[in-house]
Amino acid sequence: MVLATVWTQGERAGAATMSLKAQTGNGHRCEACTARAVSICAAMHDADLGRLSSARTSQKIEAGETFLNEGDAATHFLNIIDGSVKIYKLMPDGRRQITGFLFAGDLLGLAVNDVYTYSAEALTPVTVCRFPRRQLERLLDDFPKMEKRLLAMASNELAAAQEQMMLLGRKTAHERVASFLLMLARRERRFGRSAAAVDLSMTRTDIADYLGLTTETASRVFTSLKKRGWIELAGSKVTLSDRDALEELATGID
Amino acid sequence: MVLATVWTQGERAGAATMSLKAQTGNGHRCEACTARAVSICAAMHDADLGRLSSARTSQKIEAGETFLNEGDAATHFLNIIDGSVKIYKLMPDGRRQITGFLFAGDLLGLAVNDVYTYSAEALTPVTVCRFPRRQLERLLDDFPKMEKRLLAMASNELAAAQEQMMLLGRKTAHERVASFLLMLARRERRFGRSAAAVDLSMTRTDIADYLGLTTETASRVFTSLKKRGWIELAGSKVTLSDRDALEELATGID
DNA sequence: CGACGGTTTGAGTCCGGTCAATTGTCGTGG
DNA sequence: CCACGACAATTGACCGGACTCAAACCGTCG
Repeated sequence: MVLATVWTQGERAGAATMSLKAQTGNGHRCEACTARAVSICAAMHDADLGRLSSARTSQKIEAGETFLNEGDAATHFLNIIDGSVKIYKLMPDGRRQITGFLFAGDLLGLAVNDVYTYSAEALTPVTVCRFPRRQLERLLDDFPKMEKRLLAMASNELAAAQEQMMLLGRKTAHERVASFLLMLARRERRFGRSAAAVDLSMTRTDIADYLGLTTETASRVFTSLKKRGWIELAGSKVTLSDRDALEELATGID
Repeated sequence: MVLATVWTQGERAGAATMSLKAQTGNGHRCEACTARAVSICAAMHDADLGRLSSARTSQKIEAGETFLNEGDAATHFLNIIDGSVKIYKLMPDGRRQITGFLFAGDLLGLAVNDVYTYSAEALTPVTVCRFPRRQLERLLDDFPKMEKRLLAMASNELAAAQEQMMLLGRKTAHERVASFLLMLARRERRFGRSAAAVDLSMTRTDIADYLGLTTETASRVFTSLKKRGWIELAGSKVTLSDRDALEELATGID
């Protein structure tokens, strides 16, 4: 049974977050939840009237730590409060595919048959809220709007996943890197930060594993783009000097 | 805002379909809806009490016809009653990535910002139910269980999409084809049909566009697998003679 | 400083793509 | 019934972009 469906009501992450906030009121907050990392975590407070709060635990995770393993029993789901995370799948011989980078406000814990379908590792020090999955189910029963919200998010994810399939299946190494940089820039902009310089908190190996390339190829492409004057590299920051050129490259307009 | 979350309560497509049926009762049916192609379409009947039925139209689509275009205004969503469909994305220069094959019972109409994110073309003659998206929204308000169902489907889709990313990003041509054949076999089994011989209703080009390969490579791999005695090709039917070997190949246990 | 992890760069190889020709499979109409 | 055309599938020869293996180059931190 395939769901290639569902729709999203033209939402932007920021706007949706706002509406959820409005819906759930502005009551007390989890002290771990910042204004930016909201959604479920914030909704939880007003929803459960303290009933669930005992079960919800905030947790610190250090950089490099794997805090979720593909195949493990999926007991909890997590809301990232702060920091960045990579989620990935492994093959027996060690080949790795990173299926996404997650940041503050993102949720994780996707499971099928009560088993996590991917592993998660902290890129930076991370703070998360952990919820027992069973309790989320109850919460969703009480708050259908929240379920709508999750459905909308899932739809967006699905669309993004299909975009990534296009990238992995059909784009060249140069096109992949350009697409990746623009994706990061768009994310920056969505959070109100200047899209001029984006932060590459992940390593070249991580980027490669996300784009279906090798570290060496990823590196070569970066220097190639630098030589063309389309990007500038300074430490972990990248400046998109010629966004138009990158856009053309990413979309395949040679 | 990323949703790598949500969960699915260990559902199988068949079982879930059943439960939805039970929930919505066994009242009157859309004459276009067969027992197999249910979910939304069936639910619609008991849900709207005739209120929406005027807007729902069943439609025949002939093989090869493109009935949904990426970028078009997303006014409707569709439930496939019968036949098979491919959904795909195109690049300006014509490169194509098929992001999924859909069959009876599947839904489509995923949109972001009120625009379809992919195109859809019929592989065989297809019958669909068309619903205005606005009315589905209303329906979901009345039937939160249905929303749960959609969320579960979306989660499954998300997991499948990540599996596909692994395939596209990291697997060899042989591994991709083996994975594809096993996926088809699993689908057959899920619908109660014998998993011995699976039907390849799609062309080599379609398969290649789904697996991120060229037609030639796909063809070569098929003959290679045939020579090893792992599969047998007869018309549009493939027999998986050595499922274990295929399984090892697909998972990367060389 | 030297050690260590990440990054860059180089040289050579190979898997899968490209181009091209052939074979196979229908459906159609004389 | 067969000839024909159209299109899908196969096969072959060759090529090239990305991978592999390897070395050098950083920046950071003890």
